[in-house]
This record gives sequence, structure tokens and C-alpha cells, in this order.
Amino acid sequence: MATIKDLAKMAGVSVTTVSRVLNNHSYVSEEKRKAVFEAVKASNYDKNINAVHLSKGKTQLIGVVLPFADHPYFALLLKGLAKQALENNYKLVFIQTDYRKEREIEALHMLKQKQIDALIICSRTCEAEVIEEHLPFGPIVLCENNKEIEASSTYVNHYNVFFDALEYLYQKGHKRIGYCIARKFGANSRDRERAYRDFLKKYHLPYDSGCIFDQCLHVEDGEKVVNHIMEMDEPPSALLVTSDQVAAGIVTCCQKRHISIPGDLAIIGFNNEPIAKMMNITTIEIPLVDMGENLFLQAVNDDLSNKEVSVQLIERGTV
Amino acid sequence: MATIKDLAKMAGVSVTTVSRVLNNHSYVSEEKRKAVFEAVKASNYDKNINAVHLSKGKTQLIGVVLPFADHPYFALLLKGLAKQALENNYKLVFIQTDYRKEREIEALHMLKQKQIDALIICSRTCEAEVIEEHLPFGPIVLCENNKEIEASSTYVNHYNVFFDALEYLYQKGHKRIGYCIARKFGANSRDRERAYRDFLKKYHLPYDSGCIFDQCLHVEDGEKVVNHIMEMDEPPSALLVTSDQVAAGIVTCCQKRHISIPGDLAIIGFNNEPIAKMMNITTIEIPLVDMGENLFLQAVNDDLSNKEVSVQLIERGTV
DNA sequence: TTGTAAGCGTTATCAC
DNA sequence: GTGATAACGCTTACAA
Repeated sequence: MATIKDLAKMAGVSVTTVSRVLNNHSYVSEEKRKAVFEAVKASNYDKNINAVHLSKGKTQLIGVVLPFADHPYFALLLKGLAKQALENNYKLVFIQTDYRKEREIEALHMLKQKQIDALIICSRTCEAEVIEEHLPFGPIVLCENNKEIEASSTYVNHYNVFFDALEYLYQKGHKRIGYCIARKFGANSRDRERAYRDFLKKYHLPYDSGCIFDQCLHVEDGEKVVNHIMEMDEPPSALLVTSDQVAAGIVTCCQKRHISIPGDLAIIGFNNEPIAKMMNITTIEIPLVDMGENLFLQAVNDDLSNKEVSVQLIERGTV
Repeated sequence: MATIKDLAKMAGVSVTTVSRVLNNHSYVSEEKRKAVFEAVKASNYDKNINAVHLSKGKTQLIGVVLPFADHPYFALLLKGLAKQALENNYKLVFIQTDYRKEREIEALHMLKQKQIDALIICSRTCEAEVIEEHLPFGPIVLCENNKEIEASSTYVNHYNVFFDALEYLYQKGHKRIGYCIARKFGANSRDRERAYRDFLKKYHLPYDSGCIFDQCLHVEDGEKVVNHIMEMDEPPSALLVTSDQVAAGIVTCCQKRHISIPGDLAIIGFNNEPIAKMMNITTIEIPLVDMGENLFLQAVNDDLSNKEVSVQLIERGTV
């Protein structure tokens, strides 16, 4: 490939002039400008962007950490991120972690190595201290409500949302409520558990760990939940299900097993994924695409901000 | 941030020695080695990876072009790609195109600019010639059965698969068969259309463009299809649906409308997404994660290869 | 308006 | 074993 030096020679100008033309900085006489463009054409020149990166100390690359993309929750976040990346002339580096700490650390490492200008962590696994250590190397933005880390974030207040949803079910007469969640740990999960315990306490309801189902991510996990519930002596009469995927699985499975919804079991899903509308599932809508867009903007703008997004209960047929 | 030069000074050695230690090339005396490591610790040093990229002419970055990630088809491909990327010490640059040509071209441009070492195009939009123009700049791998482009590929023979599926339905007594597809153009779609027309010809069946439904991607699109079918004078008795998402939407909608499946309408989905199992949908399984893995390997290995993957009909309750 | 030359932080080729 | 020093290809003071 031709370099800027070659162009300079071909066009009979200096490399500076070439650079100026290429980035249209300041004025360059029309004839030299033309000569440069001709040289570009003739040599099928293109910048070596790595040289630019080195010289500028920036890469127009933003890292995105998420456990996996084959789930609407992350896929929709990613959609929003990608949208803003495009509009702002950035590219995304996709870092799939499967919730493994070492991979998240690798992503942080990329920030330190200046391979990416900022890092967006959609679902954090490693300790707060590790994040903090890397803060000096560039903006890190989180998708959780975290006061201890000095980083920007866009998040849902899962404590409040969960608490309100539980109250809603309680008002509808449910005294025995369980919930399904993806993983037990993680900031959002812990907020939800706190809400659950506080709710139970408020109404003097017993805590039963058998009513909490974790590892619930995909449609097929709904089946496991239903099977489990059918074996229970005192099954819950309502379930908060943190993904409509799982909610859809539960509803489908209940239909097969002739468990009436909401009669025998009430369901509130999360995210308002398309399938929830399709299957008439009551759900809590989370503006994931918007959140993705905001996360991206926070990553490039750098100034610290913490944005709580609001969610909306969409009442349909499963409560 | 400290540089290799600083380390050299701190450790009292040359930059060459530092580089050698850092990349453990050849032998370096134990004491100098130690001195370097101490300097690294003391200064919290980390490589500027952009300098490495420039110097080596490689970035350990592979570009991935796909229209969007919020669909199981692409999300699963991506999963496979990410898995191999991790194992081979590469990162993926995620380029979402929404099927827009200019964005695909931008991705090709990154290859020319040496920002990525190779490019994987999961769903091509731009012309074959444009791809070919960029072939000199690095490996490009495709996810389609394309003989004209001299690039590696991993693909499903959609012509054969479609034809066989149509035959299968025909043997079951269906004479009026339609299909649902994501987009009309694109290599895979055209292969499918050819198969459809050839099948029709073989059995002297009439071609009716009203039996082809495009823009079918998500669950909710299934509803549109059903609505449309209910208006038809001569509705199809069977449908090939190129995504289980849409198939699930169709099945759900038919249940609501009391259209019996497979009695009034037979359905064959595609991909064997989890929802297909859940809803007992007959489908054609495509090993998407494996395909993703293979695509990645082709991208880094460079030598030309074209791999056709085999699919499997999974008979369940919708035919 | 244009050019010279010094970075940017590595790796790699030579000598010694 | 070790160290100068020249790439790598671009940007940007600073001069002219």
C-alpha cells in the first residue's frame, strides 16, 4: 500500500500538505490539492489507521462488555449502542464474557492499552475495586445503580421496580409470590433480592428460598420453573419473571399442563419483548434500546452522570 | 503512562532488552529480566497496543458485519464467532448495518485501513464487485453459497434445503405452499426463490406472488402473515417460515384465531430456535453456533475454503 | 500557503 | 546476550 510519503512524492508536495489535504486542515492551493487527490486515485491510497491511532492516542473504538448476545435484553442494548456508535463515527468492540471475570478484566486491559477509548459494561462481574483501578485509563460506564464506583451509568432502579411489582401483586390478593432471575449475583439481582425481602418483611410474609428460581434466561428455562412448581407443596400463586423469554416459556408450558393463567398462577414478565405482546403477557417495559443509546453517549462524553430510566407496567392477560 | 523507553531507563537497559523481556524473545540475563519486571511493576506500565499494531501491521481484530443482533439467527452466529475469537486471542469489531450498503462498505474500508485483520460478512448487501475489490486487503469470509466471489465461506445450501422441504410438504399432500422470508434480495433469499420456482415447475403448480411474505423477521411479523392469509381467497395450506421467531408468531396467532395447525395450516420453521421446541414447531435445524465458529476460523486461517453445513429436519407438531 | 522535522511507542535488523 | 537505530505511517509544532 502507498503511504503518505509516496503521495507526497507523486504529487510533488510535502507530506504535511498531503496530510492537510486528506484531513482538510487549513488552506492548500487548489492545484496542489488536486495533485494530491490525483495521487490518491492513482495509487488507490488509504490511510493506515493504526498510525493515526498511535499519533493521536485515540482509536474511535468503544468496548462493550456483555455476557452473551443471544438474549433480547442484551441484543436490544446492543442495538441502541450500535445506533449511536454509527451516528458518532465510532465502532464497537464486542467483548462476550459469559460472566467470566477474567474476560471482563481483559476488556479493562484494552482500555489501559489504549485499544479502546472507553468501555461500556452492560453487566458487571468483577469487583468494584478492579473497575476503579482502571478508571484513570478512560471512561467506564455501567448499566447498574452503583454509588460506590465513580463512573457514569444508565440504569433501572430495580429495587423500586421490583418492590412496586410485588405490591401490585399483593393488592391483587397474592400472598405467596416467587421470582425468576438470571443469576443470583450482580448488582441488579441483589437490588431485586433486597426489594423482595423488604416486601416480605413489610407484610409479615415468610421467606422461602424455594420460591426463587435462578438461571432463568431463555424460553426453555420456563419449563424447568413450571416443573419445579408442580412438585412444590405450597407453590407460589404469582411469579415475577425477569425476562419475557422465560415468562413466555412458563405460559406455554402451563397451557400444556392445563395450569390456568392467571387463575392458578399469575405472571409478570420484564422488558416487554415482542413475544410478550404476542402472548398477551403482563410485563414491565424497559427501554433497552434507549438505554443502550444513552450508555454510548455517556461513554464518549466522559463527564460523569448517572441516569435512572423509568419503566412502565403493561397490563395484559397474565395477572 | 510509562513507555518502554522509561522502563529502559529505570531498569538500566536498552529498549531492545525491555522489548525482549516483555515478549520473551531469546534469552536475557536473569538480573536484567528482573530489573525490567520491577520497572513494569513500579510504573504500572502497559503496552500501547496501537504502536504494536503499527509496527506489526496486524491488530488481532476481526470485523463482523451483520444487519442487527436482536434476532436469534445473528445472535447465535455471533455467539460462535465470539467463542472462537476468545480462544484464538482475537477481538471482534461489531458492525451493525441494518442492511445498508454504505455501512458494509465502511467495514470493507476498515480492512483496507488495516484496522481489522479480516472481515466476516454474515449477511451481504453490497455487490460482489465491491467485495472483490477489497479482497487484496485481507481475508473476507461470507456466509453464503457464492461461487463468483473468490472468498471463503460457510453456508447452508438453501436451494437444496428449501427444495427438500417443499417436497416434504408436497408428499404430505400440500399443493398450495407459501413461504415467509426476511428480505427478498440477498444471496440466500434468491437461492430459496429459485428452489421455490423449480419446485412449482416440477409439479406444474402455479406461481402466486401472494404466497410469498417478505419482511418476516420477528415474532410479531407472524401476526401480519396470519392476518394476510385470512384475507386470501385461496390461502396456502402450508408455509415454510425462514425463522422460528416468525413461525412462533404464526402459531400463536392461529391459536387465537382458532385456525388449526397443522389441520388448516402446516408450518415448517427454521433454525430450531429454543422457542420451536417449546411450542412444538416442526423446524429445520441450522447449526448456527458451529457456523459462527467456522466462519471465524476461516477468517484467521486465510486459505480459501468453502464449507457447506448440513441441516436437519426436526419433525414436531406443526406439519 | 508550504515544508522540515520531531514526535507517537513499538518491533526488528544489525552490529558488537 | 545486549544495544543502537531504523522502520512502521501518520500528525503537528514550528519555521519559512
